[in-house]
Amino acid sequence: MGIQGLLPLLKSVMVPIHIKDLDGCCVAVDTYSWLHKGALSCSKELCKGLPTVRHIDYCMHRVNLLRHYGIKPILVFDGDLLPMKSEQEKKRARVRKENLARAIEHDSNGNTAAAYECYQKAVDISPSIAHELIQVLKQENVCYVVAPYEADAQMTFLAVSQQVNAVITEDSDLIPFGCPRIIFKMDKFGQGVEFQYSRLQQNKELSFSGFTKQMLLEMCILSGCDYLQSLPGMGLKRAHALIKRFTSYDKVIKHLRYNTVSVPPLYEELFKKAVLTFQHQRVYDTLTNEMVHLSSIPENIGDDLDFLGPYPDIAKGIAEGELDPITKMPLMGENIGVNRKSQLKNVDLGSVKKKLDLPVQKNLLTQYFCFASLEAKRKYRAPRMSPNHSSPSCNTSASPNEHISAEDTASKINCPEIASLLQPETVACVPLPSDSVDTGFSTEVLESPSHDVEETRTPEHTLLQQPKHSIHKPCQTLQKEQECKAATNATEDKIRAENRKVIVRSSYFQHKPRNENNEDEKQKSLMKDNLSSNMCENTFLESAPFKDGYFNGQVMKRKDHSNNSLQTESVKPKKMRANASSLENVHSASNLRTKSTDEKADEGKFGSNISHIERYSDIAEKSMERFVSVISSFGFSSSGSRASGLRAPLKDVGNTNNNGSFVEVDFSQFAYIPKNRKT
DNA sequence: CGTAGAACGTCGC
DNA sequence: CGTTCTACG
Repeated sequence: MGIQGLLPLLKSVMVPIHIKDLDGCCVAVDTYSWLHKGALSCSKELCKGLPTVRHIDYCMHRVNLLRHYGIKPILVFDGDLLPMKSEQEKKRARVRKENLARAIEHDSNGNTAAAYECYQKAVDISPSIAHELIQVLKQENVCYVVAPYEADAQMTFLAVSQQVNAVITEDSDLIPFGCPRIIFKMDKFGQGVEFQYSRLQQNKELSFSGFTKQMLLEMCILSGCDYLQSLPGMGLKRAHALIKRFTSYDKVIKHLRYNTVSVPPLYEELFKKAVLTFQHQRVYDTLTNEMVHLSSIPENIGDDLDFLGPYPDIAKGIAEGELDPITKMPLMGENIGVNRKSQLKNVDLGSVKKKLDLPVQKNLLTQYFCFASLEAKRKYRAPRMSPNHSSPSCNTSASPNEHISAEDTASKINCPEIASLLQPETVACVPLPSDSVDTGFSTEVLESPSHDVEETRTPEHTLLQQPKHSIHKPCQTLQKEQECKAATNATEDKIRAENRKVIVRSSYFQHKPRNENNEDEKQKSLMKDNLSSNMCENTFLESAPFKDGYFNGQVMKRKDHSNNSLQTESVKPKKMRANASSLENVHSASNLRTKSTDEKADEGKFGSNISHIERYSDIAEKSMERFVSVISSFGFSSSGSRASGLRAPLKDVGNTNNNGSFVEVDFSQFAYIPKNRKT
């Protein structure tokens, strides 16, 4: 559930970002959301225990997308359920069960469409599914870690302890957790919106001036979170107002009681537990192979801390995916007879033999792997073929083709090169993970209301900005160092272009024969050009104006011409009026009003009004033809790119800009009525 | 105006 | 999980 309605209220500090801006960085990935999305396309198979690898493929595609852009991903998996959340989880399980029953009923009635919908609602990302992915990740030398409890806390730990520069997730919970840098809504092109904790005080919808992290956290809990239902009638706005006025939850509750608002007697106690759960949840420290608290426990806290997650002495086994995080039973190898994984593997084995006539494999995993790549190669076209590229992004010590033992896995999780990246000078001002996972839940003020974000930063925020110095890959060029920090800095994009790195291609898809045909090659080079050059550097004319818009962060607006007919050909802006631009306006992204290709598909993602205009896919719209071929050459579905164009928002299109400086564009010719919208 | 709840989409064929 | 729409106070 996350924090309901939090993200929409923070949209003014959400900045569009393409992951290429994270070149050389290390990111933690909320694997659940990827697995879940990937599972939608094969939910029936998963529910029925039939063999499928589409969800795995989906995740691997995204892993490869990250690696393609020189980003090192650490995939984080959910672990055991927290006691506080078990109630909610039971509910969800029940809903899933109901949907499964409904699906089977629809299926027997021949109503496959309805059945599929129900199957989708019934999919559960079980540990065994996660384990399937982990097997592939091992094979691919992709870093991963299974959180002892919530992936959110684990990812926050990784971010706060500077092991990653950013977190990719869909879950707004990362914000109350205090994660310094989050990328939401990353799509299959690598485009998403970035949240940085340090920008929070610039938010427009709600003013967070004078807010501490503690206050923000309490506000979130007060408005209702996974650990504590909100009081009736309490939402984000009221919680914000109350916290702003009283600065702490106990005073808020006193005030509420004084004003004859009925507050359950246990509420205060539960609230305290919720706060502590956010602050001190148990996570796995990959550097010491120990379970630690997200931030260290103050001494004056009670002794019964089991709600933070009981302490299992098998943390390592769980983190490495060898043990089921819930049942704590081994998940290893081929001798699992109970879950569908073994069925899957057996079936796959058959398929592989049939399709490939492969020699006898050493283990089932290898065969699974071949099967997967067979599947994948039909869909996936790597940007550029490099015959023999082992990924530089992760383990440099182990050969990709070697079977990875448990011991290797440990080092893989630890990602030793990261530790070595903590340069002495940084360490001096950046606390080490083990003792200093200070998520800053102190009374420190978030930031002064003034706008000079870069200069007047509290030490903590400086800390959060440090990765630019502390984390980079040794094997990569110097400029990359700057790139991390420059994620929001437009001017540095130029540097990046000269800096295109070798495309990392996972061996997951490398079984595909090279250069299947000329067309492929053409498309690939086209794609390379477009993606690497055109789309970034805007070498083609149509998008040139948009480049400025994008990189200067100007707000573009388009008039409402929803009655205009669909026109995806010859897309060129009729009129453009540019105003004075400044980087400040990056934060005015709240009034973005353009929908783009695929944005229709992504529409559910993020309100109707953020960031669409600045997306690369918008640029693509200006040269739809090329983009479509680009995308298809990437192996991503291009369906919809053409069919769905821009859609004029039906409402909320007025001149609602907060400041006058924006680029106004008449996009009337892009007007598009989405195909699947009924009247 | 803000909250609560229902409906619907997520992917990809 | 999110967003969007709607009803209700």
